[in-house]
Amino acid sequence: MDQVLALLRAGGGRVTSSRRILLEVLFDADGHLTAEELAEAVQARAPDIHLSTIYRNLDELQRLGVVLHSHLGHGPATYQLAANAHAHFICEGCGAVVEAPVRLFSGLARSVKSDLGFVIDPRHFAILGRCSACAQESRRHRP
Amino acid sequence: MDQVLALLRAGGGRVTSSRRILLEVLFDADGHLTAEELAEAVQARAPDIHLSTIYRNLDELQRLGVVLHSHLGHGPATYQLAANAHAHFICEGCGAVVEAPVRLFSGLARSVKSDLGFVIDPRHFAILGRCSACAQESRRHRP
DNA sequence: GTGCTTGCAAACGTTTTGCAGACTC
DNA sequence: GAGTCTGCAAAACGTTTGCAAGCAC
Repeated sequence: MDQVLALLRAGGGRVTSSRRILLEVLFDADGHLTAEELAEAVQARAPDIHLSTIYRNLDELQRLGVVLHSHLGHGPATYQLAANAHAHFICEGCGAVVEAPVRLFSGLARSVKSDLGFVIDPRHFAILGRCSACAQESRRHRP
Repeated sequence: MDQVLALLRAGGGRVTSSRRILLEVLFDADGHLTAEELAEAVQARAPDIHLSTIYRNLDELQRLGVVLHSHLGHGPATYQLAANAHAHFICEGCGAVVEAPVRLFSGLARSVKSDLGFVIDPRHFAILGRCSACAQESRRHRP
């Protein structure tokens, strides 16, 4: 947290209360928060902080590599600390978000690298599919 | 193509010229077309067909399982015939779209299934990363 | 004091929707 | 003729931006 503030200052940025509070919220949260949810949490402590400020601060924190966002399914993006980053699977049946360690992707990463020369970043977009409950469900309907 | 029209009728739907033309465009295209691009191609043959009609028809064709859409990076969704579906990798450096056979995901699919019980569909969201050119580029900057 | 940050309102790009008329079957 | 489909305009949604005032340094 203090490291992040120092990083901000090092880049010519200022430490403002909106940034401090946003970082506190991010450190407390478990990831998967949308900009709107973050704004709500921040506004619980400082009601005048505007949603657009949240977006601008999230952008800045992403530029610094502190935060990253992922697209889980179709809705708004969710933001999380880069240090806590993981991959996401979203169930198209029930909308459940399943977290997965990036390690699961190492095999894919290797073959994509050798076949296509492409270096993947599995954290940015979720992979869709069906969770175990919904997969069984659809197997029952269409066996 | 005729199968699709029959499928439409079987579900109580009507075969209209906008649907016929949209399907022709989809069968001619190589995938990766946004709704706007599809509208443009359709309007080359029938200028009065509205973008919202394209969206509605694409929805219908998705409900029938004929078409699916993928989210490639941050821009608009792209649509393609389900039969031609493949996975996508998007370069965050230059925006290149790299197609990949779904087969590349079979290892990941297996371990995700056994670890998390989750059945993946890798066609719906693209995986971001860096293409070989851009990966080398950033290695040169920060080796 | 310099110049980065903020609130606000207004715009943006993509997609969805309500409605009255037009069409397929 | 019944009921689906269409064009249009307007709204919805998440996100970005221009501006003048406010704040950190």
